[in-house]
Amino acid sequence: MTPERQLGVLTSRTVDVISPEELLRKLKLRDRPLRVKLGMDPTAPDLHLGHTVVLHKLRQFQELGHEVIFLIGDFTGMIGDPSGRSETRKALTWEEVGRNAETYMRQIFKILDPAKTQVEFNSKWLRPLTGQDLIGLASRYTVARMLERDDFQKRYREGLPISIHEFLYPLIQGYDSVVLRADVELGGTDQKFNLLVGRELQRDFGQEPQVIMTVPILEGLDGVQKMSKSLGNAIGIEEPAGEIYGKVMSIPDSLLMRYYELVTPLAAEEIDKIRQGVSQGSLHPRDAKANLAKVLVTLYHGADAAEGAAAAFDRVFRDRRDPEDVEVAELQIELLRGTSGGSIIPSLPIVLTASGLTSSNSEARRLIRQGAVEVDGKRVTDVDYQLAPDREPLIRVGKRRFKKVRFR
RNA sequence: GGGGAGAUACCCAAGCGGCCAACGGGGGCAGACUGUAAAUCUGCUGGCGUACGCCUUCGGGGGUUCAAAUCCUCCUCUCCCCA
Repeated sequence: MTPERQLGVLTSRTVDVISPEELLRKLKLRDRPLRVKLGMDPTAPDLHLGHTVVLHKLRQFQELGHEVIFLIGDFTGMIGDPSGRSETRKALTWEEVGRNAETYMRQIFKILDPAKTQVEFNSKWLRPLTGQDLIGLASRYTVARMLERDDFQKRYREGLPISIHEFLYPLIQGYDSVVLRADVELGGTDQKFNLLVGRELQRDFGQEPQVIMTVPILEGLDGVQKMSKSLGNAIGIEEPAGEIYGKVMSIPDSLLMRYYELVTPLAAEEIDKIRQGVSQGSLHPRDAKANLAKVLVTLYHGADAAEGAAAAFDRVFRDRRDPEDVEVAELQIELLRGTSGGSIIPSLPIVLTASGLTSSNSEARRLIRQGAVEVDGKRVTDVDYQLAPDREPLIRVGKRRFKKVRFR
């Protein structure tokens, strides 16, 4: 592919490219593949769709023959990247970081080509740094420049705390680029500042500065906030097929095409076709979403799992029938507290909590009163409702929580 | 180093001796309506108990009081101004 065509593919669906001219020049002049860096701090145990936006972009680089360096920030993870945060991020322990790094390795190769990926850990060169080295690095940047960064500026203005070590983070990330001699570095838009620091430092160290590219931050299930596990709006790529399918079905329509573009490997033409179908009314948004769900489940669990998830979903939510594979909670009847009135008949709230459908008896009672609980397809609003111990009732809480209860 | 302000439930934020499990908003959950979409309306949102009730919670420890989120004291943390 010509450098010009490559440039077109690579810069699509990005936010910033600094700069396209430099990228084109690098694509042209080099007789070797570009070294494309992506750093990720192993701060959370699992990756979610939000993380995959940039991975898909990396995949494109790989397909064009470039070399990807996946940098696991096992050292920086302990500092905690303050990017995009309104408060100091808590630092992780060495053990946590190590554990998370392992799961990352497994998960990124659902998207990246292992043969064209070089994995590095930045503790390799960061741990040996001496205090003197660090001070030397710190001397290359000023406080005023550091405060240019949005989130620092905001916190500074609002009187929120900024710890000194947070200033070190961008420097160290930039230093990684120097060590790795990166030609290009990718990141989410919230990484822009850090990526730019990498450019500066490379120049300072006499290297040709890296091109930086940022990709959009993916919104989570709520459609507004960025996808993040701690906000509870994430779709983890290792979640069960049914979970992924269901969660995708629950995203707001406004996010539909964005998800297609950012987190599927589909070609641009194919996505355009779907977009047109939806906007012209020939494709119902629901069906477009179901297709999206299938594509994603296929990517992470395979085609069979996707078919299964779609069938199970339709059965319960379209045809309104009982789910087929319901988890069974076995409860030992003597162990259920509060079996009322001297009898051993278990009352509903106790069973809900014991089976894990609710987290407390109070919550169970609340939900029952609100009409959220069904036993064998019949709504139960009586808090004192008692279950017949010789049956195996199918209990539903809210829209999506099901369990079959077996008494022993 | 000196002076001032502050820390309340998931978040913001009221309360400043009993009527406080703690106003209000956001978020979340649930119900109605739907396409597990959006918008809208309604309810709920510490735990245990059928309930009058009980227990734990207002940065942490100690104290005053019949009674403390509210008063005193020490500690921890944060911000602002001056140096």
